[in-house]
Amino acid sequence: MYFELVFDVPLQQRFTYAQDDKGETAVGKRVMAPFGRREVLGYVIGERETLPEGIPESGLKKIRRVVDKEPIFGPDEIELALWMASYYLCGTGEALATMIPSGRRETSPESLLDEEVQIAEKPLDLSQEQQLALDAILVAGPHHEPQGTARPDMFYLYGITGSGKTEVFLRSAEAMLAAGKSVIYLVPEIALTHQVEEAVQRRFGAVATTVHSAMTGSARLAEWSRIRRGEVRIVVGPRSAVFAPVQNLGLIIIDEEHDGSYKSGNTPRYHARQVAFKRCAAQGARLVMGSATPSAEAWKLMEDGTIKRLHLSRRLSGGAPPNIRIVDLAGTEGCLSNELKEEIRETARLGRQTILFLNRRGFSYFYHCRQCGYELTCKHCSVSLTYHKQLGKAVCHYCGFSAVPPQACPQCGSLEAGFAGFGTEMIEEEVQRTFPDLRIRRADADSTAKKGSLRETLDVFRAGGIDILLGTQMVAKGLNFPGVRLVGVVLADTALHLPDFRAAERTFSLIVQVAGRAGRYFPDGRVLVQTYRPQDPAITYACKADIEGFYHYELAQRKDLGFPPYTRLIRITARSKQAELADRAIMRLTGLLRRELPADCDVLGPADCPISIIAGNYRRQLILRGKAMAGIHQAVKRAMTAYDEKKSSGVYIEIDVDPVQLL
DNA sequence: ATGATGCACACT
DNA sequence: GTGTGCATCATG
Repeated sequence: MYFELVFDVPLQQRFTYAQDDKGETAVGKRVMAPFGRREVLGYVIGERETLPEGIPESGLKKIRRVVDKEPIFGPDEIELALWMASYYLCGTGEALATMIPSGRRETSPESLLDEEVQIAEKPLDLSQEQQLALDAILVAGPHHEPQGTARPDMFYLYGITGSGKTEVFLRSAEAMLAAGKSVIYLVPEIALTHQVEEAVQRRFGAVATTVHSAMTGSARLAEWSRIRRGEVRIVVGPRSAVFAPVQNLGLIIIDEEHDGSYKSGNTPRYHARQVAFKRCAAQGARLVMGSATPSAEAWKLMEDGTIKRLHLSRRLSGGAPPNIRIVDLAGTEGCLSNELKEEIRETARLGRQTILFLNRRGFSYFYHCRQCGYELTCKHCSVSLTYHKQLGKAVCHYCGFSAVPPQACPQCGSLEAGFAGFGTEMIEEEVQRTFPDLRIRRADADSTAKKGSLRETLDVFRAGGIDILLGTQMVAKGLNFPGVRLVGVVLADTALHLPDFRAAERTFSLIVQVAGRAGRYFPDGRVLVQTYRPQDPAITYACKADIEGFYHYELAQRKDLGFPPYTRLIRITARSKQAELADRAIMRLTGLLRRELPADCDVLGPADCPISIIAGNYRRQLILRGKAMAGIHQAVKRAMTAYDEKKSSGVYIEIDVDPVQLL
């Protein structure tokens, strides 16, 4: 009997080994085996009676040592890893190492914020809408499922903050547990985890667990084993929890489905939603997602009827949605409009507090006109052009198109046009200068480098020791400050200028989420949204709270421009210490890909990456686009094989299937 | 990924 | 004639 191993290397290959001396080797265990010139950890994913072609008995090596007493992964995990390797174009061992704890650990930015999700210890009474949603999810009972069907049953709880999604999630979970099934409850990396975790623990007790990244390798492995043995039947956690080896999976919940943290930033660059879909299909489980601002992908699937939409339209506690005002920044000196200044003053006069949302710190300088708001965009891709100082040109990071930025605004002729963007520091300075008598604090990733300082800032704020809190999106999630009267979004269109076709979706989502939370806690308060693009649909739909209108518009847009969900993308980046090497590699790849690409597919680029140099590495990218994944997938596989046969060293190629951030 | 190997040019 | 550096190769 021989065993097939895979290792945590970017190879799809499996390697055949002979049994260890003690005869403890078995499929599903980790072993130490000589691989190349060293001894490394391998995963046993199969056994066989005969040697593969071309491998003589003498060329065979023996497994040295078996690490696990009992198998720690089974056929389901192996199947999933094989799928991940082929879908995300990574090594099988890399996929397994990502799934199993203590392998390559995913380090996530530690969050210090608590989400203000309110969860009752005991089941709450459901509203009629909630009850209907729950019934739909549980219809036909959680038993007889069509195993291995191509499509799992999928549902989407679509509803504003405070409409009671969490309670429906918990009830669904409860029903599954009662039917002897297991549940995975995914939450975004930031914020939410802790509260949901506690609630689930309280509600379901010892049968529940959380897999957080703070756990050490061995603790996580122990937890993993408990889950595998069926001692734990509901698992709460961030994206990696989608791999939890629960017995008899009945349901996967994805809370805040639109959240970007469900997509992994390193190889394999999987999306938890996609993996969840795959697992549910393989095991006949249900998939329930929820958000007030679904991803465009999810929305389209709802429109198609692939995902069943369950609308929670009412806020349980009642209360009017907040009053949102759009403020046109055109002609404003600096970054605070008169309206916003006045509201801040008024708020301070009333002894209340203000929160100002800043854009993420801007590397992004976009060309726009201060007079009329005109903006320079790529005529092929309709994304903003980014200014390149060295070149003195505005460049598109999708297709490489570049233009010399005009001196005067092409639309109105004003000379008040050029590249600009607000930096955090700039805003802080201006706020400080305008309101010297008010107490101002910043709470963002930069000023929070010191551990616990965000926590402290927020405590002080809550206690009323700060008048104006300046924060990034990280603060958006935790708006439960009773003293707040005013929320200002300093520049709502920041994301709109990022060279990304998802810009509108992000902008929309941010405003709706901010407004939703604002309304929940201070119905008497106001929300001011400053923008250079008061007419931009992403902003107007958000401020009108016309969710459906936005998706209708945005999907039409995506269809026109040929972006997801109407097409599928694969992004390939080449990075190298030497610019020419990266250039040459990406050019060669482009050539190879063009040859392999079916007719209904195209290549965008190659172009410099939006951040073209990181840590001394020059980065070039190209984006493959196709009607279906199969075509571009196949092309990449073939092109990479050809590329690898004559690859240049010093160049690293990275493949991102279904990229979310095109940065 | 990573360590081994082979070939280029350099230097005691 | 040996030494340092990097491209190339194979991993059972």
